[in-house]
Amino acid sequence: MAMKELPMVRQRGTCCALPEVDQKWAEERSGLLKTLGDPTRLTMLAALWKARQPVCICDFTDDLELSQPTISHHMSKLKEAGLVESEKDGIWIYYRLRHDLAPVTRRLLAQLVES
Amino acid sequence: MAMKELPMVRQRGTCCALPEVDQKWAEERSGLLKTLGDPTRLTMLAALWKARQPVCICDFTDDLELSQPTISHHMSKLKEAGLVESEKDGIWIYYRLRHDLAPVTRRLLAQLVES
DNA sequence: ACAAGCCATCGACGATTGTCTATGCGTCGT
DNA sequence: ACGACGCATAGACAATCGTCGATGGCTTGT
Repeated sequence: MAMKELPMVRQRGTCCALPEVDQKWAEERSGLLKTLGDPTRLTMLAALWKARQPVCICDFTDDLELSQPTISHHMSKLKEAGLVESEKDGIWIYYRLRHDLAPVTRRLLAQLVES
Repeated sequence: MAMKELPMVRQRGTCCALPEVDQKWAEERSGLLKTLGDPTRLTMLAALWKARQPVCICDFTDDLELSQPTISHHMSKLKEAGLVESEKDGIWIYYRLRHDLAPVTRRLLAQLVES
Protein backbone atom coordinates (compact mmCIF):
# COMPACT_ATOMS: atom_id res chain seq x y z
CA MET A 1 0.00 0.00 0.00
CA ALA A 2 1.34 3.39 -0.99
CA MET A 3 2.05 6.18 1.44
CA LYS A 4 0.99 9.73 0.89
CA GLU A 5 2.09 12.62 3.02
CA LEU A 6 -0.37 14.83 4.79
CA PRO A 7 0.31 18.54 4.68
CA MET A 8 1.53 20.45 7.69
CA VAL A 9 -0.97 23.21 7.31
CA ARG A 10 -4.66 22.71 6.70
CA GLN A 11 -6.72 24.70 4.26
CA ARG A 12 -10.42 25.25 4.60
CA GLY A 13 -12.49 23.42 2.04
CA THR A 14 -9.77 21.05 0.92
CA CYS A 15 -9.49 17.60 2.33
CA CYS A 16 -6.16 15.84 2.47
CA ALA A 17 -5.02 12.68 0.79
CA LEU A 18 -4.71 9.66 3.01
CA PRO A 19 -2.48 6.62 2.91
CA GLU A 20 -4.01 4.29 0.41
CA VAL A 21 -5.65 1.19 1.71
CA ASP A 22 -6.35 -1.67 -0.62
CA GLN A 23 -10.08 -2.18 -0.86
CA LYS A 24 -9.89 -5.83 -1.70
CA TRP A 25 -7.74 -6.40 1.34
CA ALA A 26 -10.18 -4.50 3.54
CA GLU A 27 -13.13 -6.43 2.22
CA GLU A 28 -11.53 -9.80 2.79
CA ARG A 29 -10.04 -9.08 6.17
CA SER A 30 -13.10 -7.36 7.53
CA GLY A 31 -15.07 -10.43 6.51
CA LEU A 32 -12.82 -12.61 8.61
CA LEU A 33 -12.97 -10.24 11.54
CA LYS A 34 -16.71 -10.01 11.32
CA THR A 35 -16.96 -13.76 11.53
CA LEU A 36 -14.85 -13.74 14.67
CA GLY A 37 -16.57 -10.70 16.08
CA ASP A 38 -19.04 -12.73 18.04
CA PRO A 39 -18.22 -14.12 21.49
CA THR A 40 -19.67 -17.52 20.76
CA ARG A 41 -17.84 -18.00 17.49
CA LEU A 42 -14.59 -16.68 18.91
CA THR A 43 -14.91 -19.09 21.80
CA MET A 44 -15.57 -21.93 19.41
CA LEU A 45 -12.62 -21.02 17.26
CA ALA A 46 -10.30 -20.77 20.25
CA ALA A 47 -11.46 -24.15 21.47
CA LEU A 48 -10.80 -25.66 18.05
CA TRP A 49 -7.39 -24.02 18.00
CA LYS A 50 -6.45 -25.61 21.28
CA ALA A 51 -8.14 -28.95 20.85
CA ARG A 52 -5.95 -31.85 19.83
CA GLN A 53 -8.89 -34.00 18.90
CA PRO A 54 -11.64 -32.99 16.52
CA VAL A 55 -14.81 -31.75 18.08
CA CYS A 56 -18.55 -32.30 17.66
CA ILE A 57 -21.40 -29.84 17.76
CA CYS A 58 -22.86 -31.40 20.87
CA ASP A 59 -19.63 -30.74 22.76
CA PHE A 60 -20.32 -27.05 22.39
CA THR A 61 -23.99 -27.17 23.28
CA ASP A 62 -22.93 -28.47 26.67
CA ASP A 63 -20.38 -25.76 27.32
CA LEU A 64 -21.97 -22.73 25.76
CA GLU A 65 -25.54 -23.12 26.95
CA LEU A 66 -26.98 -22.42 23.55
CA SER A 67 -29.32 -24.52 21.48
CA GLN A 68 -27.94 -27.06 19.06
CA PRO A 69 -29.19 -25.23 15.96
CA THR A 70 -27.55 -22.05 17.16
CA ILE A 71 -24.20 -23.77 17.61
CA SER A 72 -24.63 -25.44 14.26
CA HIS A 73 -25.36 -22.11 12.67
CA HIS A 74 -22.24 -20.53 14.15
CA MET A 75 -20.13 -23.45 13.08
CA SER A 76 -21.31 -23.14 9.51
CA LYS A 77 -20.29 -19.50 9.56
CA LEU A 78 -16.81 -20.51 10.66
CA LYS A 79 -16.77 -23.02 7.85
CA GLU A 80 -18.05 -20.48 5.36
CA ALA A 81 -15.20 -18.21 6.37
CA GLY A 82 -12.76 -20.94 5.46
CA LEU A 83 -11.54 -21.46 9.00
CA VAL A 84 -12.95 -24.87 9.73
CA GLU A 85 -13.28 -28.21 8.00
CA SER A 86 -15.46 -31.14 8.90
CA GLU A 87 -15.58 -34.86 8.45
CA LYS A 88 -18.48 -37.16 8.96
CA ASP A 89 -18.05 -40.33 10.98
CA GLY A 90 -21.22 -42.26 11.60
CA ILE A 91 -23.48 -40.29 13.87
CA TRP A 92 -20.96 -37.60 14.48
CA ILE A 93 -19.46 -34.83 12.44
CA TYR A 94 -15.99 -33.91 13.53
CA TYR A 95 -14.85 -30.33 13.22
CA ARG A 96 -11.36 -28.99 13.29
CA LEU A 97 -9.35 -26.05 12.08
CA ARG A 98 -8.54 -26.29 8.42
CA HIS A 99 -5.17 -27.85 7.97
CA ASP A 100 -4.47 -25.68 4.95
CA LEU A 101 -5.08 -22.27 6.45
CA ALA A 102 -3.26 -19.47 4.69
CA PRO A 103 -0.08 -18.75 6.67
CA VAL A 104 -1.11 -15.14 7.09
CA THR A 105 -4.41 -16.19 8.54
CA ARG A 106 -2.80 -18.74 10.80
CA ARG A 107 -0.40 -16.17 12.17
CA LEU A 108 -3.27 -13.81 12.79
CA LEU A 109 -5.22 -16.44 14.66
CA ALA A 110 -2.20 -17.40 16.69
CA GLN A 111 -1.65 -13.80 17.68
CA LEU A 112 -5.32 -13.56 18.54
CA VAL A 113 -5.72 -16.71 20.57
CA GLU A 114 -2.57 -16.06 22.52
CA SER A 115 -3.67 -12.65 23.68
CA MET B 1 -6.35 -21.57 29.42
CA ALA B 2 -6.48 -25.15 30.54
CA MET B 3 -6.37 -28.10 28.17
CA LYS B 4 -8.67 -31.05 28.46
CA GLU B 5 -8.26 -34.21 26.48
CA LEU B 6 -10.99 -35.48 24.23
CA PRO B 7 -11.64 -39.20 24.34
CA MET B 8 -10.62 -41.47 21.50
CA VAL B 9 -13.95 -43.24 21.38
CA ARG B 10 -17.27 -41.47 21.36
CA GLN B 11 -20.28 -42.58 23.34
CA ARG B 12 -23.82 -41.80 22.35
CA GLY B 13 -25.56 -39.34 24.56
CA THR B 14 -22.45 -37.99 26.21
CA CYS B 15 -20.75 -34.88 24.99
CA CYS B 16 -17.06 -34.37 25.49
CA ALA B 17 -15.23 -31.74 27.45
CA LEU B 18 -13.53 -29.04 25.43
CA PRO B 19 -10.46 -26.93 26.02
CA GLU B 20 -11.54 -24.16 28.30
CA VAL B 21 -11.79 -20.69 26.82
CA ASP B 22 -11.87 -17.70 29.08
CA GLN B 23 -15.21 -15.99 28.65
CA LYS B 24 -13.96 -12.57 29.64
CA TRP B 25 -11.25 -12.85 27.04
CA ALA B 26 -13.75 -13.89 24.39
CA GLU B 27 -16.06 -11.05 25.24
CA GLU B 28 -13.35 -8.42 25.05
CA ARG B 29 -11.61 -9.71 21.95
CA SER B 30 -14.79 -10.32 20.02
CA GLY B 31 -15.78 -6.77 20.78
CA LEU B 32 -12.57 -5.53 19.19
CA LEU B 33 -12.99 -7.80 16.20
CA LYS B 34 -16.56 -6.75 15.75
CA THR B 35 -15.50 -3.15 15.61
CA LEU B 36 -12.98 -3.97 12.91
CA GLY B 37 -15.35 -6.31 11.11
CA ASP B 38 -16.60 -3.61 8.80
CA PRO B 39 -14.77 -2.69 5.60
CA THR B 40 -15.09 1.03 6.17
CA ARG B 41 -13.83 0.96 9.72
CA LEU B 42 -11.02 -1.41 8.86
CA THR B 43 -9.97 0.86 6.03
CA MET B 44 -10.06 3.84 8.36
CA LEU B 45 -8.01 2.07 10.98
CA ALA B 46 -5.44 0.94 8.44
CA ALA B 47 -5.15 4.48 7.13
CA LEU B 48 -4.64 5.79 10.65
CA TRP B 49 -2.06 3.09 11.25
CA LYS B 50 -0.06 4.18 8.23
CA ALA B 51 -0.59 7.91 8.45
CA ARG B 52 2.23 9.91 9.94
CA GLN B 53 0.07 12.96 10.38
CA PRO B 54 -3.22 13.01 12.23
CA VAL B 55 -6.30 12.87 10.10
CA CYS B 56 -9.64 14.66 9.88
CA ILE B 57 -13.08 13.31 9.18
CA CYS B 58 -13.34 15.17 5.92
CA ASP B 59 -10.26 13.40 4.62
CA PHE B 60 -12.19 10.19 4.74
CA THR B 61 -15.39 11.50 3.24
CA ASP B 62 -13.38 12.27 0.12
CA ASP B 63 -11.82 8.83 -0.16
CA LEU B 64 -14.57 6.56 1.01
CA GLU B 65 -17.51 8.10 -0.77
CA LEU B 66 -19.69 8.03 2.28
CA SER B 67 -21.53 10.85 3.95
CA GLN B 68 -19.86 12.84 6.67
CA PRO B 69 -22.22 11.60 9.42
CA THR B 70 -21.50 8.03 8.44
CA ILE B 71 -17.75 8.53 8.66
CA SER B 72 -18.20 10.34 11.93
CA HIS B 73 -20.26 7.50 13.26
CA HIS B 74 -17.64 4.91 12.31
CA MET B 75 -14.90 7.00 13.84
CA SER B 76 -16.73 7.22 17.12
CA LYS B 77 -17.00 3.45 17.12
CA LEU B 78 -13.25 3.19 16.70
CA LYS B 79 -12.87 5.63 19.55
CA GLU B 80 -15.35 3.75 21.70
CA ALA B 81 -13.30 0.61 21.14
CA GLY B 82 -10.27 2.40 22.55
CA LEU B 83 -8.35 2.36 19.29
CA VAL B 84 -8.38 6.02 18.45
CA GLU B 85 -7.85 9.33 20.18
CA SER B 86 -8.71 12.80 19.00
CA GLU B 87 -7.64 16.34 19.52
CA LYS B 88 -9.45 19.49 18.58
CA ASP B 89 -7.63 22.27 16.78
CA GLY B 90 -9.77 25.14 15.64
CA ILE B 91 -12.11 23.99 12.95
CA TRP B 92 -10.59 20.56 12.72
CA ILE B 93 -10.55 17.53 14.91
CA TYR B 94 -7.46 15.43 14.41
CA TYR B 95 -7.68 11.71 14.81
CA ARG B 96 -4.89 9.26 15.34
CA LEU B 97 -4.24 5.83 16.78
CA ARG B 98 -4.06 5.92 20.54
CA HIS B 99 -0.49 6.25 21.65
CA ASP B 100 -1.12 4.06 24.70
CA LEU B 101 -2.57 1.02 22.98
CA ALA B 102 -2.12 -2.18 24.95
CA PRO B 103 0.93 -3.96 23.54
CA VAL B 104 -1.15 -7.04 22.84
CA THR B 105 -3.60 -4.99 20.84
CA ARG B 106 -0.85 -3.19 18.99
CA ARG B 107 0.75 -6.46 17.99
CA LEU B 108 -2.59 -7.74 16.80
CA LEU B 109 -3.18 -4.65 14.69
CA ALA B 110 0.32 -4.84 13.26
CA GLN B 111 -0.21 -8.43 12.27
CA LEU B 112 -3.54 -7.46 10.77
CA VAL B 113 -2.47 -4.42 8.81
CA GLU B 114 0.56 -6.17 7.43
CA SER B 115 -1.39 -9.01 5.97
C1' DA C 1 -21.69 40.52 12.31
C1' DC C 2 -22.06 37.28 8.97
C1' DA C 3 -21.20 33.36 6.04
C1' DA C 4 -18.67 29.31 5.40
C1' DG C 5 -16.49 25.32 6.99
C1' DC C 6 -15.89 21.10 10.21
C1' DC C 7 -18.07 18.10 12.93
C1' DA C 8 -21.47 15.66 16.26
C1' DT C 9 -26.03 14.30 17.12
C1' DC C 10 -30.71 13.00 16.03
C1' DG C 11 -34.30 10.38 13.91
C1' DA C 12 -35.44 7.28 10.36
C1' DC C 13 -35.03 3.40 7.32
C1' DG C 14 -34.03 -1.17 5.36
C1' DA C 15 -30.70 -4.92 5.96
C1' DT C 16 -28.38 -8.08 8.69
C1' DT C 17 -27.75 -10.84 12.80
C1' DG C 18 -28.31 -14.06 16.77
C1' DT C 19 -31.39 -16.80 18.71
C1' DC C 20 -35.18 -19.90 19.15
C1' DT C 21 -38.66 -23.86 18.00
C1' DA C 22 -40.05 -27.20 14.80
C1' DT C 23 -38.87 -30.49 11.57
C1' DG C 24 -36.54 -33.81 8.71
C1' DC C 25 -32.63 -36.74 7.32
C1' DG C 26 -29.10 -40.17 8.12
C1' DT C 27 -26.99 -43.57 11.37
C1' DC C 28 -26.52 -46.64 14.69
C1' DG C 29 -28.01 -50.25 18.89
C1' DT C 30 -31.14 -53.26 20.14
C1' DA D 1 -37.78 -52.55 12.31
C1' DC D 2 -37.81 -49.29 15.50
C1' DG D 3 -36.33 -45.75 18.51
C1' DA D 4 -32.71 -42.77 20.02
C1' DC D 5 -29.18 -39.87 18.76
C1' DG D 6 -26.37 -36.14 16.05
C1' DC D 7 -26.90 -32.76 13.01
C1' DA D 8 -28.72 -29.45 9.31
C1' DT D 9 -32.26 -26.65 7.60
C1' DA D 10 -36.29 -23.70 7.63
C1' DG D 11 -39.06 -20.13 9.39
C1' DA D 12 -39.85 -16.54 12.73
C1' DC D 13 -38.74 -12.73 15.62
C1' DA D 14 -36.48 -9.02 18.21
C1' DA D 15 -32.23 -6.56 18.31
C1' DT D 16 -28.50 -4.43 16.22
C1' DC D 17 -26.23 -2.19 12.37
C1' DG D 18 -24.94 0.84 8.40
C1' DT D 19 -26.46 4.44 6.09
C1' DC D 20 -28.70 8.74 5.10
C1' DG D 21 -30.67 13.69 5.41
C1' DA D 22 -31.54 17.36 8.58
C1' DT D 23 -30.00 20.15 12.09
C1' DG D 24 -27.27 22.74 15.37
C1' DG D 25 -22.92 24.05 17.79
C1' DC D 26 -18.25 25.91 17.30
C1' DT D 27 -14.63 28.32 15.00
C1' DT D 28 -12.57 31.26 11.68
C1' DG D 29 -11.88 34.52 7.73
C1' DT D 30 -13.76 38.64 5.87
